[in-house]
Amino acid sequence: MQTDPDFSLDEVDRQILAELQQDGRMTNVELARRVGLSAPPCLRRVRRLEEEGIIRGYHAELDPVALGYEITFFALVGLESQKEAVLSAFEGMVREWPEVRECHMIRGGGDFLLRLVARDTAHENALTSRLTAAPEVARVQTLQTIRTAKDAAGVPV
Amino acid sequence: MQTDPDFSLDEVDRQILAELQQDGRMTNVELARRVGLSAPPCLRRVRRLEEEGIIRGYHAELDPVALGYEITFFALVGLESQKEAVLSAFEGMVREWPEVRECHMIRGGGDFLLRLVARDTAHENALTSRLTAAPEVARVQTLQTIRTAKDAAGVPV
DNA sequence: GCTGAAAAGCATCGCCT
DNA sequence: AGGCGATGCTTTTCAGC
Repeated sequence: MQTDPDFSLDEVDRQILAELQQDGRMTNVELARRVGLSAPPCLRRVRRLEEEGIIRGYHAELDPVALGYEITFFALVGLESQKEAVLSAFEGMVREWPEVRECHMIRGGGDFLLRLVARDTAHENALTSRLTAAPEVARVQTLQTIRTAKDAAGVPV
Repeated sequence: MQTDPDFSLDEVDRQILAELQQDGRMTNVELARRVGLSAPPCLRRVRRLEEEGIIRGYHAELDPVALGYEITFFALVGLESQKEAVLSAFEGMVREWPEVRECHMIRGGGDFLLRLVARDTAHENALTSRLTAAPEVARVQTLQTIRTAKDAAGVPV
């Protein structure tokens, strides 16, 4: 399950990855047909890509609004300190918040960029307050999404 | 394929969504076992969730590094104008850039938050330059990701 | 809306090239 | 490495509750 830097992907592997990124539930028979292989070697390649960790998993993409999350927003959070213990503690905290979907440490010292979901503006405000009130948090700037022109999970293949 | 606001999800539906968000290739038999149904009604529910647009699709999650994308970064882009034609033109442009994975318009006027991937720092600099040089772009602030503590696609279920 | 059986299709294995 | 054929599951439909 570890990415092997010595492992090289050929053109067929890349085609397989592109197809499965677009439709993760495609049957192996259909996938094999598209990449021009018979089913067994195609399945062997998929299994190898999974074992190498190049395919990390398969996920259904759900509609946030249908699940009650009307709002997606981002937060730029600055901490009081750049000590590793403080940074790790903050990361550990937001990892436990289900509404925090992503947490990226930003170059420049003690800053994080978070992506969050909220049911409504009251929920969003509550989350922002909880962030502001959290230990070692110096400042919180929220970036509210008005509309999303592109939202492609994954990477170009 | 449209989300119906009148459509309500019961507890079993939510369980199905949670399971498929976590493992999108789970067999219907296994899914049915986990939610306490036999296979046919479970499959009918999944089909309905797909038709309602609550399940938008299924995707393999790929390792960006294995595909040659070492860097994920964000860019805050400010435009010269808030005219709708200018905003749409910018969105149309970045939609065509494969390295731009997300483009969100931010409340406050003429700003966008982009998530991008790059093969290396040279590629990242080239992308930033292309953004800066694009029509109607007033300013670009890049937020480079040092490390990612959490990266959960999807929503809490 | 669920169950259970049955047909068709798929995943997967061993062996061969 | 890829392909062929066989086997056991899975999916999917359909009748009946």
